Amino acid sequence: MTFEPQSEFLRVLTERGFIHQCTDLEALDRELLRGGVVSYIGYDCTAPSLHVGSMVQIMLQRWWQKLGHKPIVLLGGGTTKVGDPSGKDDARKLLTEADIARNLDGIRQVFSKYVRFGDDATGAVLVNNADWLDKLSYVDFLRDFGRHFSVNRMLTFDSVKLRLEREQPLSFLEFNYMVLQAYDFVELARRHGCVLQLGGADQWGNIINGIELGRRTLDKQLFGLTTPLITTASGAKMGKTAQGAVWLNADQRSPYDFWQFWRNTEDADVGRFLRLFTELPMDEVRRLEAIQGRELNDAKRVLANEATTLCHGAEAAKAAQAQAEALFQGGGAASASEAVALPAAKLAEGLSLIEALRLLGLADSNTAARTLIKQGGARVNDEPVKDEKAKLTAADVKDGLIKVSAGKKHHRVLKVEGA
RNA sequence: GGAGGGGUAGCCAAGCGGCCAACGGCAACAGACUGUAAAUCUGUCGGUCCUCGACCUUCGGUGGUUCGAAUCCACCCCCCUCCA
Repeated sequence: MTFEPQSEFLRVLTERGFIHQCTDLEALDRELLRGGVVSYIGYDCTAPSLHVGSMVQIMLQRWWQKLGHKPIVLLGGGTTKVGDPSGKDDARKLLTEADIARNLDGIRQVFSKYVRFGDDATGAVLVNNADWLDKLSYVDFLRDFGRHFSVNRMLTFDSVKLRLEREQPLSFLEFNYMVLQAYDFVELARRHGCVLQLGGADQWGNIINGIELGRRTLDKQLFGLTTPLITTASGAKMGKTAQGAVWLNADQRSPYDFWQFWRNTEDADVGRFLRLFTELPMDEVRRLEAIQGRELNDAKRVLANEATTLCHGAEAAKAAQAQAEALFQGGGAASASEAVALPAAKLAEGLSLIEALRLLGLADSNTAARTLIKQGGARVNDEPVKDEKAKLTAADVKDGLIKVSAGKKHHRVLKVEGA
């Protein structure tokens, strides 16, 4: 790519590593120089929240708004009823209207932390494609739009091709997903003057379809721009952990856990993640990513603070850091927040370590708790306990709290009450 | 509707009358090394009691054959492929 973009959006976003592929970079650049351009990104509403896997898209829209343009957040209330074939072998299970409505609401809340909604020139707009897809008349739609789609060509798209090659079923319903998605773009172009669709690299095919349809039916030039798919340096999908997806809402993933997720970023990812998931000036990013070895933990702390501040606010970020520091640096008074209450009476009659581990969610079964103890992973107040029959007593209480750890990363606190 | 293939632990995937709580791989968890990273090595990885070990519940569902079944038989449910 030798092209030097003039628009601030493309310059900033290219530098930060958001850009994977564009249908016409130069023309888009000229368009952007005029300002106030409208773009959209479509999101599934299969879940009541969004997770870290969508963060690149969310940040992209945030930048888009910040740099003087208008973002549309398209929620696929209609397309969710269909399901993207997306190369997966299993068809998606269909959601009920009520599920979808609930999910839409949750996602709206997540988004409001990242973009400013409003009717003005750069105010974000949230739309639901069910608004137009639900009303489509089948025959009219086929006649007006269906004729612009070549099945021959659709069969060559990866999402479809993979399924066919693997002889996995692909229902007609799913096959129509891309048609509907293309139609979304045209509809948004008509309703909101939207000229650009952003999305992950896996959406390229769908985006192209929309552009094509826009050219044929509106005689208008539309643009597509994709972001790279983000995986961790060791190849794992971004945003999945043992505990499942890293959700962006506090009730599904506490700010503390969210902070921890970023704090545990692999070394090789720190720079890339700082660019993508924080808004730190590039000079600062370059300084931080240049750090080597143990000191790199400082950069990870910055990453965690920045990302958590965006998602949960500065205070939550600060609290999360304080909590983490207290737990990991041992010794220090473990934070009482998130502590599990333990009646003093219960402690008096003797609470086995095994029970405590289960109570705190550090072990799923007695066997698991035993294994943990046997392997030397269990600690009480930072002291390893290898006796399976160990009991917690009043002697273990420090300032009303007992800190119990499973391994080096999982720390919980029991708060003795009613003493 | 017809013909064939298949449903095994979180996932993939062996096993096809006893030695099977079930090979192997992935994921996960713990330990060692470190830096709350990665990689590597070691251990654990259905449950209960635990010292070896013992017992309980598992191989789509329900019945049956057998001293004994994930493995054989019958019926049923679900999935896939091809044909109508």
